[in-house]
Amino acid sequence: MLEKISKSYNPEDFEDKIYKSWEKSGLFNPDNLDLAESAPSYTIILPPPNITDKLHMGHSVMIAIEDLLIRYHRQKGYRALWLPGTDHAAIATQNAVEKKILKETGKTRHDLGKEEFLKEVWKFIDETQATILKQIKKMGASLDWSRLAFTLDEPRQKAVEKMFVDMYESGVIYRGERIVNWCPRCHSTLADDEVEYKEKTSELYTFYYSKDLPIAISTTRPETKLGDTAIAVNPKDKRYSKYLGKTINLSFLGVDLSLQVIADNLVDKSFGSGALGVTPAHSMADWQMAQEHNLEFKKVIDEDGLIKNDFSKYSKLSSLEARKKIVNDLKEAGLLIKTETIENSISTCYRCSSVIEPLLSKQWFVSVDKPIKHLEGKSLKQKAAEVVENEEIKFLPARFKQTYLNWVNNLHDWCISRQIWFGHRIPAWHREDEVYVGFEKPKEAGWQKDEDTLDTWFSSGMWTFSTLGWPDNYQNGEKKGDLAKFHPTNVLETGYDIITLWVSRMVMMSLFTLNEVPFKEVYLHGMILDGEGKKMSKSKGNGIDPMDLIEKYGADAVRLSLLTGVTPGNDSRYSEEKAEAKRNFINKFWNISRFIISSSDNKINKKAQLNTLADRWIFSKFLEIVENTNERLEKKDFSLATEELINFIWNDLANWYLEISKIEKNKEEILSCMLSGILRLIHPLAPFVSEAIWQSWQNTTLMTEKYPSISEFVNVENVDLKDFELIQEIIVAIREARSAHKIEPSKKIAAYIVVNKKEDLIKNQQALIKNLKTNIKELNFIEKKQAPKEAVFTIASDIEIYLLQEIDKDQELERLDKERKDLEKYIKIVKVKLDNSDFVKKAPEKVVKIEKEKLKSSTEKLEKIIEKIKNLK
RNA sequence: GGGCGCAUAGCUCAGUUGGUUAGAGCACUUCGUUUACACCGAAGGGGUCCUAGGUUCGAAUCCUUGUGCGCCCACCA
Repeated sequence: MLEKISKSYNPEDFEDKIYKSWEKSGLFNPDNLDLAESAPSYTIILPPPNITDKLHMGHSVMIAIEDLLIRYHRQKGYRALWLPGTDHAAIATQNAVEKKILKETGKTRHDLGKEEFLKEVWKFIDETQATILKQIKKMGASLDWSRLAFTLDEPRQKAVEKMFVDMYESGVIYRGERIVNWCPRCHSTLADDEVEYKEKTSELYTFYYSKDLPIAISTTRPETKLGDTAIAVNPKDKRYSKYLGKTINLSFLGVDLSLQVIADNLVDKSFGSGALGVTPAHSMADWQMAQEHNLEFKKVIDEDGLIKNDFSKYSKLSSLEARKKIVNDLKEAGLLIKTETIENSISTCYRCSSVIEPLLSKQWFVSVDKPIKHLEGKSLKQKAAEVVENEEIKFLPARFKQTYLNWVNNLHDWCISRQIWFGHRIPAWHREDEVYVGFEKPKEAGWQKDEDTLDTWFSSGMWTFSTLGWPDNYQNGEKKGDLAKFHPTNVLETGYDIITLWVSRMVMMSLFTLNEVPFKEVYLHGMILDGEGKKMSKSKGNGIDPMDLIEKYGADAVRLSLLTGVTPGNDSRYSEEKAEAKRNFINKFWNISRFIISSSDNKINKKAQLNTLADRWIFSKFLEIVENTNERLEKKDFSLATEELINFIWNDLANWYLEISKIEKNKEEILSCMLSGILRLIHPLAPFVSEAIWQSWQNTTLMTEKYPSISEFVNVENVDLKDFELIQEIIVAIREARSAHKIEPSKKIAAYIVVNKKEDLIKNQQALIKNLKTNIKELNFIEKKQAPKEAVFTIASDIEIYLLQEIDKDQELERLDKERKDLEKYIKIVKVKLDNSDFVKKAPEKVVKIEKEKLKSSTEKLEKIIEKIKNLK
């Protein structure tokens, strides 16, 4: 039995054991749930953590929320599927392994060679993947492990290839030469949103290309000027209008340049000299300008970050060396006009922080603008915007709808090829200039497989359906198996920082291939910041490790601490005290249960006899909280649902009703009835402790016990949901009692509810005082002399008043005086309100009536208090 | 440059469509208790709801403005 185990709840005694028993039951798998064929599905696909990750607070929030949703719906009788998986995170993983190998052996990946290196990666994955999965389990996540997926396992490879080929065949995927973000260290392209901008100071050089041309230009990157093919000026800039349209041939430090002078609105007259050297091959903006003006491209820097061969003395230099040398040469040639320091932002690689080199390169792209036949001729971009505009996909909080739409509407073609080794291989073959895209290598000789791999988001973009058996489960436009049962999924729950990177990709991929949305709702949680409001990060060392928290306070406490005091989409600061506070609650709850179970048999009572006022009061509160929790959870208002449930358990049930139950006897039925409800109610929020209590009480698993709803308790007698107010009842009862006993309000005595034994009363008076005192202030004082000898008397069949202690006269006067002042102030406010004819005319009748009643009862109260003060004096 | 968010008790934050005298946790003060629980209980102090206007019978809540933080996107030659 529970009470013999421990006076306080030790999570470590239960959590692992319980998790194993859940896994063993097989009930995380919806196929094993005892459900009617028609039971609706409820699906969440776990946003796959990177295999290299350790669990961090962001994951913990995600798991707490998703597990809550899944457990809630499972208990509600849904076919609840929460599908786990991990992400191969191509670049991140490759970098991690490179770092590791370099540290251990001093070798680079090139030393090892591709094959050896990839072996090392897979070895590494075997180790790290186990870690993150184990940690997810520690949180209590009820994920269906039988469906575990990995973005680079065999089924997903098959799916990715199919997707690529389909997209290629419908012309959405194409190969083209475009300017891309190139990371010289990762030796790969990056998507636009994988680039991070960092504020830095740079040298801005202003100089002439040559003495032959009196137009000066400004740049922070003189080395790229070797590849300039134009000079752009603002069309309104009169200084240069005479040059417009001309082509100027000159020698720039010994390198021949042919420069067209063009006009473009993008050029800022006031920046530098007002003229811009256009380098189409090494600048995003210049590339776009070059497209419009049909300019030539001239590559200067190669994939290693070195100056290419055709640039005389600068060839083979790194871009930085070339820059120094050019600046120096400009000085010597007297061409350099000035050097100034400016603040600008440098684009860097989001994975390794190297400076990005924009360069021209042949890559694979997903076109977002190409009309797609099977989507009514709409493009991916249009469709992705459409389904959010018409709310086929809803955002919570709603403001992120706009963020999403802004982003999608400004979307450019998505570069999906990466020049890293680890990742999905592109199903394409090359033979000289020919390209073939397909599953198998063409039979003729000479075809070489494309060396590139795919952007990691390409495979994670397919996550909602690649995990559900696509493409095998999709034939001739018909879904079957898991795909039919569980797609579209219900909710995508993730951080708002990932809307662009991931959410939009999933939407496009799912629309392209299934012509349906991947999820009906996007719930975005906020970021967890440290105590100072800063992002937690490894390098800053300010992170809190959820595993440490779990070890110290238990998984339930950690979960509750992450669910409360937060609102969706808003960041929140986290400090350990939050977990501590919730640990205290969990322990409280443990003891409440222990107390109730110890005094009840193992029966759960569905029907409770409500004998006394206290019974009716607590039960109505209980029903209120049942309804409230259901409502809150439906609205995904997790924070308030949790807080209010905790508040009910701690304040109403434990501090008030349990104290009464020690005096009034025969509460076993109602207590066990409520405990059964509360355990089921709180299980999605705090699964371990609730299951631990349940299993020491009942022989079933709580996980699949029905989630309580009010209708379950309608057969309980004596409960009228509209008649909850304890105060009213007590007041009536006590008024009757007062006249029956002829008790007058008097000087020095406080009176409180108690029942039967005096000893009990003394012990529990404190708890009782709070409630009566706050609720029926006017009845706090009774003439001591008029009380019966035992100092206990009945004022109603189920309430008795007991005279407790003498009150300090001065203190009491002070208190009463304050109360009087408060009341007077309040009455004044209400009077002003009621005197205001506008209020009476315009406010709803109900509100006016309430106000009038308030005024009346307050005035009565005030009179009584004044009388009391008189008597005391 | 464009967009978004936040500002409420000492701290961290709630506060649902405007409607009782604005709440919780932590911290603080005083007191109590040791067979459900000290990871406890009771009582208490603490707030011009950032500023200035407006709408309304009524504003923490809606609108406008200012200030201070924070974030995202674009540009950065």
